[in-house]
Amino acid sequence: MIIQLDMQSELPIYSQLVNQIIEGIASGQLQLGEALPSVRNLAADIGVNLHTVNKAYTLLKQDGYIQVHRQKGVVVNPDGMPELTDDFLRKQQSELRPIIAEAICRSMNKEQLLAVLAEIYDDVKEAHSEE
Amino acid sequence: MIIQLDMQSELPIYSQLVNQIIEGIASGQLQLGEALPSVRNLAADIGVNLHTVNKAYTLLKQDGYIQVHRQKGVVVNPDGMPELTDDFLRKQQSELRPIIAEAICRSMNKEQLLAVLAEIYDDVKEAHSEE
Amino acid sequence: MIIQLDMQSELPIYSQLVNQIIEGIASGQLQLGEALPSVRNLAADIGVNLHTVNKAYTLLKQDGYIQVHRQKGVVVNPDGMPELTDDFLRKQQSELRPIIAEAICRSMNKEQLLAVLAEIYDDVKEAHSEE
Amino acid sequence: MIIQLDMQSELPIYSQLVNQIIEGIASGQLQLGEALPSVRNLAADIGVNLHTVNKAYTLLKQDGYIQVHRQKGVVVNPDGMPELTDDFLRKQQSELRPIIAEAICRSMNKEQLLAVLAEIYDDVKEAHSEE
DNA sequence: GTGGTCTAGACCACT
DNA sequence: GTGGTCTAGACCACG
Repeated sequence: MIIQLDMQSELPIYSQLVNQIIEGIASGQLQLGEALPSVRNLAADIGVNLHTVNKAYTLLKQDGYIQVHRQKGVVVNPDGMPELTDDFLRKQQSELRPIIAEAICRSMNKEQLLAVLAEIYDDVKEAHSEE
Repeated sequence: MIIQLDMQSELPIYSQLVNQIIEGIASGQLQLGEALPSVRNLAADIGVNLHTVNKAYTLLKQDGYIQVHRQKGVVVNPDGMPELTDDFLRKQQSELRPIIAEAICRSMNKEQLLAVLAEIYDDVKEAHSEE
Repeated sequence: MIIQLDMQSELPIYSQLVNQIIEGIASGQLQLGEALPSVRNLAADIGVNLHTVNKAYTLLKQDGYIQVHRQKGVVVNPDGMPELTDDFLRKQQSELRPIIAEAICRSMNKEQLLAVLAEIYDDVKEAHSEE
Repeated sequence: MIIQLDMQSELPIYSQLVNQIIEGIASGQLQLGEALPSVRNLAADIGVNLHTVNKAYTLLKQDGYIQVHRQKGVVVNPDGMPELTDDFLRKQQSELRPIIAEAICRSMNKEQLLAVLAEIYDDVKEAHSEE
């Protein structure tokens, strides 16, 4: 999987990493149980600090997206993805709300907004067929 | 308009302020041309430093949401809201993409996601009738 | 002469007033010795504070552009305009320098820049024929 | 590069800083991609508060003159300078217009004015050969 | 060590 | 009384 980082982004690199790996799983490019590069290798590949990759993996592990075994390495959680908890839905809403408010101010109607979301949804889901 | 801040949030206070004011405009609680509290008044009201409020106002001004009249105060831009630019749509997509990927991982299908978005959209838009 | 003020501009209103009156003189719309509105009248006409007009007139008087007589009112200096002093040239250069540096960064060559300046020069000078 | 500040100037310190850095780029003293001093170092060097330097850097970043790499520091934008947009030209004209009108009042003719501008242009451009 | 954020308190220009 | 600017000093996230 190709990792694309924007060093100028306001988003921390470790967050970008987390997002890209989650998107990789969502798209099917990364299968359940599939091995991820070691902290050391990934850091070398994308040219960032060890700590940065480590932080990304730690966060992904905390949320249940991946498992980190001592010597065996890092794998996408073979037992499946984290649940659709209330906590997650609350966090999702608090993230979506400002985006939607901004869109309303700029005169997007509900249909336009739903269309944008549907398009991204399909784009993320269908990415694995391009790989 | 009531401003709710979460001092524990990872989101900077000035960002929370920006979001709340944009939501206030989106909901109709703040009308075009309506005066906003002065930097010092708002800072005192919500218990933060005036520079923090100032930064929020500056960002809102840059994006065209508000106008800062010299020595008279701050008003919601009476000439209307900023345009639906390509830049904005790009930013919007880059913000939505990780949220959607995460939702896919947690087994939300497209319909559920669209429903969540539609609900928030209505909630934001109808807030003014509660005021 | 029509005064155009931009209440959202970063430039203070009194500065805008000064600029507009100087441009009026430069264009010939205001002749040497010609009467200007009283502080009170001008303030009422353009809807600004008395102090603001007063400050503009005071600055123009200090630089020798206008004369203010106690009861007779304000006139464009009938004895001619202020001299082309070294002080003025120094000030002019310090104002032009950052504008030119910015233009160079954005790849304007000398000819383009001279053309822009010549065009504005003609525009200011010929404004009186349209009036 | 040597930064010269006039603490008595009406121009804010952060604006002077912005101007000097832009002139440094225009003159070639600062190359594309070249590192600028850290906020704290520059602040200490020129004896101002770090927030003042920060504001200058933020403005330069917004206009695309520099890039701020997360936790690595500040560099002159290696991807080139901002475009020659219509907005920029409009701003440029509104800045030049009062300067030109004042010059006309003081009896500068077009040739004199063009000569002054040409001289400053060359002066800015050739500064790098003195360095 | 870097920039980002926040606080506290001051002075000034403008209206 | 308003926003704009500046200082001084602090803590944090990031890498």
